[in-house]
Order: sequence, then C-alpha cells, then structure tokens
Amino acid sequence: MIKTEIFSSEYFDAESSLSCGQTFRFERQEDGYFVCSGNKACLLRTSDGETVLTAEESDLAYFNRYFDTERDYSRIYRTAVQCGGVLSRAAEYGKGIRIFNQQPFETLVCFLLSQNNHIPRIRATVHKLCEALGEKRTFFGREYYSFPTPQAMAMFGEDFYRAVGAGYRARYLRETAKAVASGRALDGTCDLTAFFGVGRKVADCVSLFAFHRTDRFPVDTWLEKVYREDFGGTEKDRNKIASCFEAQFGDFSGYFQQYLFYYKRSLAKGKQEFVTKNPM
DNA sequence: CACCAGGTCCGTT
DNA sequence: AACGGACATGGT
Repeated sequence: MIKTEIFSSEYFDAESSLSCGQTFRFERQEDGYFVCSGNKACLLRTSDGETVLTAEESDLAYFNRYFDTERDYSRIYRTAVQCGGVLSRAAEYGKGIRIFNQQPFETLVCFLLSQNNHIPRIRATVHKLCEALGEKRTFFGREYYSFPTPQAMAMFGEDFYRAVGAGYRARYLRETAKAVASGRALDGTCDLTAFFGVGRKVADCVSLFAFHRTDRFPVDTWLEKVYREDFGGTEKDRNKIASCFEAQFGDFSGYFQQYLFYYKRSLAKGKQEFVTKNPM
C-alpha cells in the first residue's frame, strides 16, 4: 500500500537537501526525485511550497527518520542567520536543507569514494556498485537496486571496484568491506579513522550523515575555500580548520557546514542558476 | 590539454 | 609535527 505525507518545503526542500552532497543515491525524474536508502526507495515531489513524500506505508516511519522530519530546523536556520556574514547568506540560500539519517555502511562506502572525486562521478560509481551487487527491486513502477551488504562487497577484489570506477579507492572499499563483514564495529562510538582510507574528513562525514553527529564540521576543498575567502583564515591544516569551526559552532557545526558547502559550491557552478534561485 | 575534485597514505625532513 | 608526492579517472 503506497501512501503520501506532506511537509512544508520551507524547512524541507527536496532539491537543496538532495544536492547539498550528503547523499548520492537519488535521481531527478520528470516530476520530482527518486530517492534510495539501503534497500528502500521513495519519491519526493515539490509543489506549491510543499514537499510530498511517497513511500510504501510500511516504510513511512523509516523515511521520516531518514529525512529527519521531526526536528525543528527553524531554530537552526535562525541561529545561522544571527551569525551574519556569509553564514547568514548561506542559510538563506539553503534554508530548506535537512541533514538525513543514513545507513552507516552505505555512508562509509559512499564517502570513501568521495575523496578527491567529483560528485557526478561519485553518484555514477555508487549506482554501478548497487547495480552490480545489490538486489533488484521496484517501487512505483521503477526499478532500482538496494545498497550491497558488507558480505556481498567482501566477496570482490580491487579489480572489481576499479571496474565500476572507484579508481585508486578500490583498495579502500575492499579492505573496509572485509573489515565490516568480518565483524568490525561500525557505530557511533567507534574510531572511524581505523578503517583503511578513512581520514578525518570522511570520518566526519560518516559521523554527521549516519550518526547525526552535528558537532562535526567536515572540511573539504570547498570549506577550505570558505575558511580562507569568507572567514579570512590563514591556517592550512584541514584538521585545525575543522577544529576551529567546531569550537565556534558547537552542535550547529554540521548544519552550518552544509549551508556553507551548498552555498559555496552553487556560487562556483554558475551565477545564472544562482541568481534565479536567489532574487535580490 | 591542463587542472581539479566532499582526501588519505606513506615516506622524508 | 609538518610537508609533499602518488594515487585513478572523468568533468570542466
């Protein structure tokens, strides 16, 4: 039985929440977005200031948790606006962004792939990975593939992961899949950097996107730019830059980081698109 | 064709 | 502790 649920898009906007880089498992369709998580799928549509979630009735609770729908984001937004400067502009631009609650293994694999990589290619590789090792399913008349289990991934070697476009990260995927499949803990308290290929940035992304550790502020090339250009920072070590932001923003770190990432990247992608979304 | 991308590892100072 | 090169590959 398929059901729908409606939210105001003021603090739950499909476009920005999906394209702000926290997930790679979605596709734009004629009338909205097809979103996958684990072995489930749902639809997100926007119309008249509303975000419409469509899912199997038995998956509705799952996707409510996934999209973090219970949390009050107006408070987060207002706090960012009060900070002024670039943060205020970024919050305005990404007002409808929510931080999802994604599955740990899936998030770990996706962000292993993300390093030194382009978002479109990350999405393509994740898709090929699911196609090859996931289970075929259908939702709303559309085929999709579940995210592979650690056990399924542990059966393949580097050559396979190179073939789906992982490049040099193939070794990271294989080692990590093997570790998790053989019982290594992957939870909110484990040291994520103990996984081969996981440094602070990837660890922070997994902490934030899978365990909702919003006290983490992942620093990548874009946030390094923000730090330099908009905050006038001079430190070069990304670890220190992250610690600096985290000390400043506390439990708002993760939310503010997403506002800033989405804003900075959108500016770089082209003024045209930006201007139409942000009439002065 | 260079340069860069949601970095990390590893060997040198 | 700090620094730099290597790493695969496709987008711009």
